[in-house]
Amino acid sequence: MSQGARPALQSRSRATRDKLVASLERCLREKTFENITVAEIAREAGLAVGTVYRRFENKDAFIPVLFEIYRSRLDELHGEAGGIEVDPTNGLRDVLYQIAEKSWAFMQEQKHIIAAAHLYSRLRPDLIGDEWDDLLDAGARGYQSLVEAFSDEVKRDPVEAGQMMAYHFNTALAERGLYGAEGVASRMTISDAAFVRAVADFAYGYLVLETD
Amino acid sequence: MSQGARPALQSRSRATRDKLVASLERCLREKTFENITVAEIAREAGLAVGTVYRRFENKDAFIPVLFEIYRSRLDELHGEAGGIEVDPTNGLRDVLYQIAEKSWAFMQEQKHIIAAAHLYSRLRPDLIGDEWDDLLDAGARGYQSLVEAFSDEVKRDPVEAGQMMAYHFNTALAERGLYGAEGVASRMTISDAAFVRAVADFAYGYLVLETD
Amino acid sequence: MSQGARPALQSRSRATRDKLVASLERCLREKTFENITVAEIAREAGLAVGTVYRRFENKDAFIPVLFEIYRSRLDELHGEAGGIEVDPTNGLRDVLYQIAEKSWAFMQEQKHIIAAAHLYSRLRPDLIGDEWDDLLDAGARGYQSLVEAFSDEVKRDPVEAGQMMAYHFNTALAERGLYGAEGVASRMTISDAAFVRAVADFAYGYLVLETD
Amino acid sequence: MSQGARPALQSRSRATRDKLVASLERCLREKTFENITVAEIAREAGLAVGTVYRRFENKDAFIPVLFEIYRSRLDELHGEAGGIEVDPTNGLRDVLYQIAEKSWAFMQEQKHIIAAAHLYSRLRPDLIGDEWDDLLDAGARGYQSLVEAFSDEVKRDPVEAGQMMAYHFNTALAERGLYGAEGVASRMTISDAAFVRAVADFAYGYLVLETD
DNA sequence: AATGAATGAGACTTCATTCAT
DNA sequence: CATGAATGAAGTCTCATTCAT
Repeated sequence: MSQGARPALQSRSRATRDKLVASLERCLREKTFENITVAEIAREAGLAVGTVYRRFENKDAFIPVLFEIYRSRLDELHGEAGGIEVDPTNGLRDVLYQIAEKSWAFMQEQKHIIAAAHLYSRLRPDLIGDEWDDLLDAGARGYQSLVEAFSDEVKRDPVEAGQMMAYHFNTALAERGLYGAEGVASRMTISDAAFVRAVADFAYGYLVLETD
Repeated sequence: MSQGARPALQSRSRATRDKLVASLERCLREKTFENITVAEIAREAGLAVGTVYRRFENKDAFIPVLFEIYRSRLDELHGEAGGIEVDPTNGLRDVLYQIAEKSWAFMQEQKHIIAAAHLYSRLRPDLIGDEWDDLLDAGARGYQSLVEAFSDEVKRDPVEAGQMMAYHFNTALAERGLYGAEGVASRMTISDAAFVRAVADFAYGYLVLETD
Repeated sequence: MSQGARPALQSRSRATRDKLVASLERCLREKTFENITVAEIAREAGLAVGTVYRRFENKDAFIPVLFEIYRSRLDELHGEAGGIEVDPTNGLRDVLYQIAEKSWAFMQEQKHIIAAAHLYSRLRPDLIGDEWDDLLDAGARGYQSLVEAFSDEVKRDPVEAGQMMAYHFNTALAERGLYGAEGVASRMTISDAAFVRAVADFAYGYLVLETD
Repeated sequence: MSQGARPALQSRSRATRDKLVASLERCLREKTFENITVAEIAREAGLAVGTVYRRFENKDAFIPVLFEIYRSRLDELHGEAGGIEVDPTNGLRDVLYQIAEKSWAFMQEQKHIIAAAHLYSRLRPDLIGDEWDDLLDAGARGYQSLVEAFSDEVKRDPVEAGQMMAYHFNTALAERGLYGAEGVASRMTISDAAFVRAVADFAYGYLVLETD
């Protein structure tokens, strides 16, 4: 197994590809990519195994699709502005709450796809391409703009702060959001709401506190 | 494949089991548990396949071993006190730095075993047992004590704070520490040292800032 | 897969068929018929897979085409006379040299097609038809005429001699000519020229020596 | 599919290997190697598919076995002397008859294995190794000795003659012997006996006739 | 007539697990 | 107890052939 999705220019091909992508997404709700067989993807899509291989060179060629789906979902979240839309009226702390809450909601909805993307960015980094990098860069830039919009309050270098914020919201929300009961968060007793607020507060404190 | 390691009371059996555990750990440095075959574990241990099945009911029975190893490594880090040993002389912020740095160093050393434990706590939560829960609880309790030791500075409920701190140091350090170049941290430009400090600052801000 | 090429009476069809035959010949230069896919034949011909099946009932229907090509190439070698043209001035031995040399040169040029014809005459004798028999008979008759033209020197029954000569030139030249480095000839150290001469000498000796 | 038979040192392994080799030989009587499936080899040997792969890395690893079998059969023909045993009493021509006849008989008996060896020496020369070269060299040396034993009659350089004789007996007898009804010999009307004699006569004439 | 997407049987291979020695 | 040969279910992938457009 290695690289390579096949071009699908014709409309029927395109439809087939879409069916397969949708099928994969459905399958991912129930099991890990590793545990999904090509035959299952085909069956769930209402197609034959051979048809899968006409669109995707091999099973691994589906991995980049995970990121493709993730990306398109994220684009919906971000809207035209290119970042999560927030109301700045009540200041930085409130903006961070809004971001944390929206991100949290998004994560809950797209759990299975985000989890798969995270997992395979680690398991098969070779198969991902620039999509992932672009996603991460865009995220960091988004936070950087935010930080710059509140430059009077923020005591950090905007570039570093942008990266750290992106990193923090990603990792902090992802662990509990994606793996909740199973992962590191499994023994936490505080509510989702309090948790999300706390996550935002970590970020706020980091931004506004004087550095040594 | 399902559960169940077999008791190994006799000394020869014990030695066999130890060989297998060590073998597994060595194998994990090179590949994922999923991609390690029982035959490989046996070969690396200098034993026959059949012998493996005398000690472990099936391949899955090795998964709890991951946590067992993790636990024993962690015990070394914590020492007798039951928590990371720190010098409180220079105040809370400095204590957090010390913790972040020691945890970071530990993570670097035990990368492969921690990564495997994290991965399988998600992939096969059914196979873990209490070991994991105990680990997490102990962690949270440790941070809670710390917080209580600085109760004058800290503005948070100690229980919640203990849990959030444990969660934060775990997730924030793990992502970059374990998956660095592949994961969410892959596009960060700041140095390890600055990163570790920033992680501690997130925690400090969270603890000392007035809640709304 | 079984038999049957479809009639192609119309001119467009004829053109399609010719394209496919040429395509097959090109493909054969690079791989065995077994390893050539119908899709490759189509692509190389600039046609769609379905179009192939309009002209050829199935993949096997291409096998007789091998012989068709072989036949047409042979016709070019033989010219109008129906046999290889030789200059009889210098006697039988020299004539045999000329034949060996021309046959050898021909074989070198048409290697891939002759090799395929030989291979499939063995692998799928059921799919060949009379073409092959006609070819062989014509060959034997040609050599018989030659033998008769030198009846004073030749000590053999002309019919037997014709068959044996055809057989000998075919097999002796083919092995080294077609499979050179891989086959039975792979360890021979003598030059092509000496080899071809030796092959002719085998024939000469057979013809002129008194039978017991 | 590529190289690699696995070592089989233990007696049970050895027995398994032998079963598989015997099974392959039986299968080869009915179809080409390409058309024999691994499952068939296993079934015919009374073993499971997986067992095949414990002894042979992949299907291709069976190809060298063809030569191994061929070689062992040939050793039986040659006996201790290292060459076909003949009675020199009646001179060179008679010796050649004896050789032709014994070789012919051998070929008839071992048809399927020799045919497979010939076929795969061409189709997959990469998979053969030195066995084949050794076989060919030994053959040429054997004929060279023979030629030298009759040096008064023979007009050829012994090395060249050895090679040409080996080549001639191989190719001339193989074509009719192995592929008789299907190949180039299919239209011959002379009897086997006459044919074999003629083949010997080709060799005799070549050896004793004055070169130009 | 041509097209090329879709089909699905069947081939190869892996590997967790069993069991005779 | 240890061994490692044997097992066979299950997965990936290929490709000749069909058929709707």
